[in-house]
Amino acid sequence: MPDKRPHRVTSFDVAEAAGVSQSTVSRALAGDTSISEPTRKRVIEAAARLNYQVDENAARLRRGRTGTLALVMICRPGQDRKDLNPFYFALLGSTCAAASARGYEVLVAFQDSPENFWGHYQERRKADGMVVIGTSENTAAWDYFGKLPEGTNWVCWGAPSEEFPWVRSDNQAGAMLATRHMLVRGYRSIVCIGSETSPQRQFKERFDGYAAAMQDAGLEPFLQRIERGLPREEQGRRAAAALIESGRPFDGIFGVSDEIALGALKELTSRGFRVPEDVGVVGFDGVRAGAWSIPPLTTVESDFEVAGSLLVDRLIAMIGGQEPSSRRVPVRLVVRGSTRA
Amino acid sequence: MPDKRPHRVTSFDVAEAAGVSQSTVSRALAGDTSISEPTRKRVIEAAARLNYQVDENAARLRRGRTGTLALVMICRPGQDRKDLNPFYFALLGSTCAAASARGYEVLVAFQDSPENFWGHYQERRKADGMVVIGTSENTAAWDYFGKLPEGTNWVCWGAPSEEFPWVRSDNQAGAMLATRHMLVRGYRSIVCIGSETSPQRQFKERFDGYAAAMQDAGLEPFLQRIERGLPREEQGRRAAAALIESGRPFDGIFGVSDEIALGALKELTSRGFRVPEDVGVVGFDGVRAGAWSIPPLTTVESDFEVAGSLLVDRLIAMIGGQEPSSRRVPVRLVVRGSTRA
DNA sequence: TTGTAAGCGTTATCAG
DNA sequence: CTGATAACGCTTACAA
Repeated sequence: MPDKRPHRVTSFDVAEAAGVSQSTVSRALAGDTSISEPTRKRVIEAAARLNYQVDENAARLRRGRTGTLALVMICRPGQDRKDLNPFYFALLGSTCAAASARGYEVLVAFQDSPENFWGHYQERRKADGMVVIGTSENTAAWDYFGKLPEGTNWVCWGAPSEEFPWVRSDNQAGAMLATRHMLVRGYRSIVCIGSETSPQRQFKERFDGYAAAMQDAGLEPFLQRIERGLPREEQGRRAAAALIESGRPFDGIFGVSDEIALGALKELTSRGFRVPEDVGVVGFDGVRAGAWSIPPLTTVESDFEVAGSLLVDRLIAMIGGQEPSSRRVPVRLVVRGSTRA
Repeated sequence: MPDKRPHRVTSFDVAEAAGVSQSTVSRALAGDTSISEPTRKRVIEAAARLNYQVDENAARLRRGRTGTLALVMICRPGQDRKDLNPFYFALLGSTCAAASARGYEVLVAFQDSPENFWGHYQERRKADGMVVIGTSENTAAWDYFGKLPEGTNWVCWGAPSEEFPWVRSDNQAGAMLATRHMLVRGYRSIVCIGSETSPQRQFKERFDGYAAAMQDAGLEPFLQRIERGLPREEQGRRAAAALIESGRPFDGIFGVSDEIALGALKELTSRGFRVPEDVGVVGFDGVRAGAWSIPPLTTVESDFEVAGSLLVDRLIAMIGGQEPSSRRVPVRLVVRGSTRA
């Protein structure tokens, strides 16, 4: 069956050049300990000389494992990819890095709607498992991934359901950190802008953390709800406007995401409130834009490097049938200019 | 040779279930036109019933092509991945999307230093070609990729050398756009903050575009050089400070990157200059943070979706031995508040 | 239009 | 410690 294809250096060629059998080449290069050092050396030299590289497809076909993890990024349907929350991109990067550190490659796919939802990486032997990262807003996507066959190895970030194999920030601890920081700096009437019903589980967890910290301090928590379906910044802006117009006294705002907090910040300053003197503002996420706002936004930041590692570790543990590791990513407070000293 | 592995549904099983030969299954599923519709239907149904999925490794081994593109992101050594220019992340996303639209998968790797530089995707049959995206600052990386063997299919973004198979923004046109915009808005003494010697080729091209537009208007271009090795924002800030202290009169600043422009903007406002009334400021890149500065930054934005498509198209053309397509990505002016109406 | 059979380039088992 | 040799599961040339 003489297919016409470009010649390729195979382990057979190396075997010939090194004067050994082809299986010895395979073993020598794979680091099998049963090969004597002199032989291994000869093989390695021959391989280098011929510029030989293993054909991964053949190796995988034979081995049955791929050494690859799939990474599915779920976007909002039709969304401009530039408007994806930058944290997700950072997470993508740290996940790739963590996978690489553990000897895995990463196959990346962006998916946004039913036409392109696809998660059969294992069945196709394209990957040994899957990391799914996405906003909980895309409910169709989570429906899809929630129904993948038994035996699918996967972990996710941003899942709306407790049933999923999630990893997420320690949202409650972060929100308590943020709220206590404001209390220490002398703010008392602190309002939370957010939601307890959003599919974004973390919004609820952040509200809970805020509420707990308020109650610990003997203060009444208050939630100013965002409107659904708007861009986050606009949600923050409108919620702040509504709060102001409601006449409710307040001197602090905890936004459940940076973009919401930035929207609120903009509304406040445009209405003549002085931040941080009259009102303190704190966000959550640590997006880049927060460092550029005026004043720069005090916020709570997840350690996205740890997040990537945790996702990968859990997934690899699942693939190997081992006990999974932690699923909560630590957070830290980043104090900037939107809360007074 | 009965290896112990979990059972797998193969095309043979489907063949049996559908009452046809195994090669018919392959052809039917691959959409071969020689298969009759009734047969195809039987096969597809059997496949669905058995939950069959092709083993990509076997398919690739046989075909010799992988249907995969590698995407190497070059970072600064040891750099926090969050501080990667967001444009690169957007480009990563649009490249994945473009590849996917053309039937390719994308294998992503982040590389930052000689220990992990690796570009032998073709030899290992992991991919048919490679997109390399990175800052020209990492010269070690470009040295490495420039020396890959003859026959390597690759394209790149951010290359410092004209010899490389680059795709880049139409920097000169963009800079002319920015400069003419300032001229039209009545600014006259426009200074460019940047460099003509940086390994970042685009900085030179942007300066050239600026200079050309100034000369067209009968004005003298002037370059305020940035100091090497600092973060971009700091470079912009210091250059602006130096410019002010030099006593040279100016009423406009064109920064060769948004981060440089934002640094300059901060320095100006902190010294009491009013932007855009006293001084106009324009950047280049369209980073997210520019929309949040006060005033928001007028800038030139590359169409990163087109950029991703161009990279992928060129690469696929190279793989197929065809005539390559365009290598310049169009840009557009985004007018915001840092230039007067 | 379909079946038969030859590989693709490895890894893993079994003998020696 | 090393060499034969049998898979791995598919695609494709060739024959019918």
